[in-house]
Amino acid sequence: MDLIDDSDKPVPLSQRAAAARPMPYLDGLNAAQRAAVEALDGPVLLLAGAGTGKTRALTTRIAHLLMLGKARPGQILAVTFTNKAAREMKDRIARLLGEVVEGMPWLGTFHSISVKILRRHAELIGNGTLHLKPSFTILDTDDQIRLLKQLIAAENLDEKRWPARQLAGLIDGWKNRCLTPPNLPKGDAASFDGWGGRLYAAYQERLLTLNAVDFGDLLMHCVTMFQAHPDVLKSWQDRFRYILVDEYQDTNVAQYMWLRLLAQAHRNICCVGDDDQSIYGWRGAEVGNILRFEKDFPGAQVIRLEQNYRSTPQILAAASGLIATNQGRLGKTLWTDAEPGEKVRLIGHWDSEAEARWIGEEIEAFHGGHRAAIGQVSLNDIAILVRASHQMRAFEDRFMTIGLPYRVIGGPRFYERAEIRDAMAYFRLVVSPADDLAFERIVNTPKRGLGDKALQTIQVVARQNGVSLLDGARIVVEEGHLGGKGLTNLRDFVTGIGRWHADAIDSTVSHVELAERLLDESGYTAMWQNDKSPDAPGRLDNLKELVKALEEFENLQGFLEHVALVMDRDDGEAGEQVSIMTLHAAKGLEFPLVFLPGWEDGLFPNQRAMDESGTKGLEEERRLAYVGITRAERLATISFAGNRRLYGQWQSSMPSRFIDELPADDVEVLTPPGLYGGGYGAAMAFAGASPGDAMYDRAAKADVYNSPGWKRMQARAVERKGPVHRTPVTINASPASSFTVGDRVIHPKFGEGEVMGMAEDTLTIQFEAGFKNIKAAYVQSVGIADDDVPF
DNA sequence: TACCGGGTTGTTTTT
DNA sequence: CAACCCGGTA
Repeated sequence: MDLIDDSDKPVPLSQRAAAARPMPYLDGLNAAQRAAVEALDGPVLLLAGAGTGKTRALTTRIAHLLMLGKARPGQILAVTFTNKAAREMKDRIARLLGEVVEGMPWLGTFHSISVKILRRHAELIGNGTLHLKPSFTILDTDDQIRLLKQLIAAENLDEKRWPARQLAGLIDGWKNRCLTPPNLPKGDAASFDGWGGRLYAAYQERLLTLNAVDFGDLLMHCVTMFQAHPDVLKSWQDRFRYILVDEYQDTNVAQYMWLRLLAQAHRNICCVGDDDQSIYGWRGAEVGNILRFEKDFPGAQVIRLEQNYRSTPQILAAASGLIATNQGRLGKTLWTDAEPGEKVRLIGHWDSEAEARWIGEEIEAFHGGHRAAIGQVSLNDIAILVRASHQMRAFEDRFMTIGLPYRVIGGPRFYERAEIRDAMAYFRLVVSPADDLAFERIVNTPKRGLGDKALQTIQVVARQNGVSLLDGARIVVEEGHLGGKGLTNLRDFVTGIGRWHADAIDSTVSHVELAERLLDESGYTAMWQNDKSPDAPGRLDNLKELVKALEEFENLQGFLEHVALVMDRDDGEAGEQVSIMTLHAAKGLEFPLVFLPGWEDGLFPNQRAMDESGTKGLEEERRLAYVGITRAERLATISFAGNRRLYGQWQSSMPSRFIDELPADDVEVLTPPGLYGGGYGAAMAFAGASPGDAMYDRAAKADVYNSPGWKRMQARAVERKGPVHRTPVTINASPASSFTVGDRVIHPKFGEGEVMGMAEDTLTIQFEAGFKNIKAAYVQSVGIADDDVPF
């Protein structure tokens, strides 16, 4: 742990000598990258466009610092936003230096580094009477909400009118801006119907009594502590001789203050960012931070990385054309000398299911090597990037049925699952018996016959005696405040926790063994074993995985710490899989083939983003689109669906306005499979309207499609010569020719209908629900056995 | 106290 | 169309 305390020891000879050695890691850098690596002293702003070798520059810079002996690993502060990024940087530095350097103790996320700092000064955080102890726990969102609910209830407020979630959001926002309750502006304090400031203060106090902090506190406490204790600040300033910041465009006010405090003495700070990839404004990130860097650090060197090594010229051009619409950019001109590749592909679909089907087929074709221009592609090289996580479902469903292996990245997280959180609560309580939140979570899990009434009794007794809930429970047991089965069970529970706690302190008992015994003897494992719901086995597996994860840690405390901060699971490499993730999760990643579905106005750009933040919101959405396109190395495919299910209701929408903004020369418009040959009907179907739809009527009557984008779409579709798209490899395709107009057919979802028209392999059918365009393969003549309908 | 059923509610993105 | 929360009942 204390690698850092060697900071004032002299730099070892081996490293000094290194300065004289050749520095092979500098080879192959372009001029700008090299400048970024060698400008070690003083403030540097590195504007690094997508795919320009930003991480390489950053890691090489660190390697250079070490090799020149300018700093020891413990004297370099390197901050990232995600654990993934931190891990990658560590790996790459190790590779550059041939593993000669022990880990970098201060390379990590803002949050993980803040925890390390706070643990050393916990006692400085407080309100005069209460203060933190170094063993403070870190609450996750769930705990936070539960706590706020209690506080809201304590004020006798109706939870319906004052939702805890909303308050949590407000508090988060304040902490992002480093506003403590006393510093809260009047307007903010009056939010939440006037209760905001008061509840915030109550919440902060409650956290202190619980010896707990939430995520926002990690940053805010650091900053306030630095401000209140210049001597402490000084010691950290002295320690960190060089500061590097990744993804600087995503820093919020609190992080900005944090950095400025630490950097202001020596000003050896290097911030790397790309204003065009700022996509976290909604959680408080301030693009302004990057825009005003030069003002904050006068004399800063600004270095631009503009040569892109990732994507084809077409992909780059499409992305650049799109982002050019944004105002107020710092401005970069990305270029590449890569060979021309494929144009960005654009395709519209009838609905989200058709979109998922088509993408599934495309992926199979690429994977099978059936695309000459691209060649055979591993599934690992393919990603589907969506705007909102609910879009993932259509793909999961589809891929499940066709047996296409996929992995969801950043989906429901491992550590957020109920069984894991329960188990963790057991660990927490055993490690720190005063953890009341953990106690509340698990006293009655598994069921011990301890309901609201019992819990209330315990709370009252605990409060009267000024002790933790666990101790309160102990008193309740001793004094027999409770009757019957509940009492016996509570006694067992309390003595059990006591016993396990003793084991946790006893260093001769392995923590892994303790964890296993804990889950067994408490009856928690049994609870799931007796559960006959379909997901119970999976939960047991998760518990096993959890225990296995314990092995990599010294003790339970260490593990709990890790989990609180590293909420991501390192997904096991399980063969070839297509990746599905949100655009946000995709930042920093790259894939040869990228699918970008759901480009519809309202979904992307997201309606709420526009409603809440207007032009700013729209521009952030556009940056998100930019991030999406620039993830692709060889081929990007954008798609939209005319109809999508929202809240269980089908809803039609227009193609995204971003589609209009793509430079036409770099885009190839594909005709969706199975539509009419062309003309009016095709155009309608292309936009997702069909006879009977309100949209269709509107279009027929007026000029709904008079938007520039729509016109261009039509123009492009007509320009195209012949079908660009191959016939999809539909299973069991029954030719449309086997039907005639007037046939009665049956569809698995829409039921029975009548064929009203046909084109190629698509039928227009009148169902009860209205007219639909359906591929012939998906319907059956009425009366025919439906055993080969591909559903 | 536990369980069941109905009504309500919500979906942007996350350390 | 979920999932979740609440209230009523066994």
